[in-house]
Amino acid sequence: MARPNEEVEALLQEYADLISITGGDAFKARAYEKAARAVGGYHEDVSRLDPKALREIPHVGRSIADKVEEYLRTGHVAAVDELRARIPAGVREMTAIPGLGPRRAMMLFRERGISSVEELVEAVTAGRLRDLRGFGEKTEENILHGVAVMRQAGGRVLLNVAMDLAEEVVAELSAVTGCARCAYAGSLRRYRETIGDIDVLSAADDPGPLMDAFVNLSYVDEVIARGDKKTSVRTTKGLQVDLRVVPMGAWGAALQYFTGSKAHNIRLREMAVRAGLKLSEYGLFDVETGDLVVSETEEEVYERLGLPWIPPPLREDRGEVEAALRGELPDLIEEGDLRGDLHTHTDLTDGVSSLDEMVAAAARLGHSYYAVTDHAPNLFMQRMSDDKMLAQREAVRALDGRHHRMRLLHGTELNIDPDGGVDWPPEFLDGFDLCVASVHSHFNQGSAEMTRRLVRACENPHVTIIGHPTGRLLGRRPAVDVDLDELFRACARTGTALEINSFPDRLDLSDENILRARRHGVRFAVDSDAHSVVHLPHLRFGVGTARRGWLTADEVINTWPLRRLRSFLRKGR
DNA sequence: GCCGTTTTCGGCCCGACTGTTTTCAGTCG
Repeated sequence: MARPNEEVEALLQEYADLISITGGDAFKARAYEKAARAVGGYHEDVSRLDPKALREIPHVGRSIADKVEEYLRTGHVAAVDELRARIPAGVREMTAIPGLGPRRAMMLFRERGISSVEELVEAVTAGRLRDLRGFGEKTEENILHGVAVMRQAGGRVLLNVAMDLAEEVVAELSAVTGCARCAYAGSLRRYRETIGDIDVLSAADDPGPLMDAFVNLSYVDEVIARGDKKTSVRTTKGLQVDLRVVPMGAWGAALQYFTGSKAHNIRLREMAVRAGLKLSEYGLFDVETGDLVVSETEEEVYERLGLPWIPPPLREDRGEVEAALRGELPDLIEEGDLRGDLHTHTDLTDGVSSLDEMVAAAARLGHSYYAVTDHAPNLFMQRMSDDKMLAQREAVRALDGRHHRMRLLHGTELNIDPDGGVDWPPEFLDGFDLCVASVHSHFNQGSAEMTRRLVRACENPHVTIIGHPTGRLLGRRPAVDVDLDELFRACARTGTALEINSFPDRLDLSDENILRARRHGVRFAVDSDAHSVVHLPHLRFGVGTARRGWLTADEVINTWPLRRLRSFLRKGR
């Protein structure tokens, strides 16, 4: 299941929310928020820490350490339960609506008895909020729009959440006696950006022990269906997991079938029919004789249909079958191709790990170079200054090459202002090895303005990477309104790379936009945007997204040797 | 509730935007 750190993070964050909603001390709420983030990003498993070690986590003092200890020991925290009892869970859920915070959520509950997102939508529609102080026509509109954005996620979970769970299920089932193979399939294997339910496939002669082990996993809350071939459960977090058990001989056909996508499989079945064959999860069969042709490996199935094996991220019926037939499948980038990370933060701004910790952790991942790119001063809340940045640069230079000979680059994440300008004057920017530039404000500009703004940023000779180019947050904020083709043209023309931000709630650019951008000859950078050491491995999700966008290693600048990368970063200056 | 080149209480990220209001509260990054 989730790391204990994440569970504790969620608990502390919930307590912070409850304090805000009930009108408690704002600084106290903030203290819990800070502690939540620090625990979530802490490099050690909190469930293994004694009280003294717990208090060494930044922003965790006696009171919070006690609560964490209480939670780990009993699964509950009395103080949290007490507040939960006073506020319906739906009120807290309402604060997830963009633009609706704790104060007004509480007001809606007090004044109108509204205690769920559904009731809120009803009340808006019925005009019951009209005479409430602070609620006008525009607010109603924003609430409905916010709910729509939230619902677009449609009960799906982020890739990392699904991946953590799936890998744990696979690990536990693999250890069951008689389990010959076990793997996750479905949209997760294809690295879709959100996951509706998790498909796990096992091969065994006797499904019994596997099904038993499956329904008895500690995080299973409910068994939805139980059979010999398929069992479905719902976890305590509400995620559905399906386990299918097949005989070892059908492994390849089953893996192919359950990986999907549906559209891709339909294409394959059509090809089979034309060849006098029938494809199902049990194998590829001869229609006339009914004889099994192949089923043991995916490679055999594809080969018998006249195709090379197609990597799962391509299986969306977006031209991969045609490309395969022509022998023109791209040689997709792999995680091992990445030589470094070009967008990361430290606790100098909003990260929770120190420079030393981040650099050491990055070196352990095997990077040959690594860029530190903390926030620039126009993101005022980060309180960046010239002096702080220069002091960090010295610290970075001193660490350069000290961990596994990993080379360090000193950069920054600039803020693209509404006109397309950035934080510092050119003389100061000259001192950086690279500048990522991102939109952090004025997300609502019209398309013409936003396009001009981003194009101008590309034209800045110091800006080498556009960070999270559309600014979307999955389930929380839509992409900015920008003429993407215009932006992509500008990137190609100016030698500015587009980021593929690997953070699971961003994955920005998205696979579809990558496909579109690469047609313009754009270069990309797959970055973690890590704010903690635990975020550094998120790169796998960025690489998965890049693969869905058909990218080869050569199109991604951080697969390049440092020499070639540096030349690109100079941008002809 | 945490933190301290402040040892014990005062400060804690701060500026901008939005929608509502008529002087500002709430929300966001």
